[in-house]
Amino acid sequence: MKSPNSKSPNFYESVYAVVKKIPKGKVTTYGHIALLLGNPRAARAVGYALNSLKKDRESKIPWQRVINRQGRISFKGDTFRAELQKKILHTEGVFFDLGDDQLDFGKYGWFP
DNA sequence: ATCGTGACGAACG
DNA sequence: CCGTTCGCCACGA
Repeated sequence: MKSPNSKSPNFYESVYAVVKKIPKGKVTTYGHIALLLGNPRAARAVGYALNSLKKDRESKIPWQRVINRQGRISFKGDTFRAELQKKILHTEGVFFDLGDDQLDFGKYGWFP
């Protein structure tokens, strides 16, 4: 066994696992992922985990399906990344057509 | 081990 | 309504 006594799996892996479960055409929020992990307050940590994704990993994990509670992309300064995310979601059939770059959670939201 | 940081969220004025 | 502040959690140096 590699790690017989690893009591808690890396938070990152848990986040990735949940993100992978998000069906195409749907999106969820950082806070909800944290909630699924059992830490509704760990939204920041979730964002931190996705930020730690490497390029190689990005192609395996649908990070673009995770947005903030406001129904929009929340990047701080990486506008380039934000535009990319928006573009990918557009390809998957998700549109920010509520105005002001907001999307309708009632239509695209995935909150199991 | 302590400090600072960050793709958040909710509350406050 | 808007902008701002505080709290939350995990990770790296």
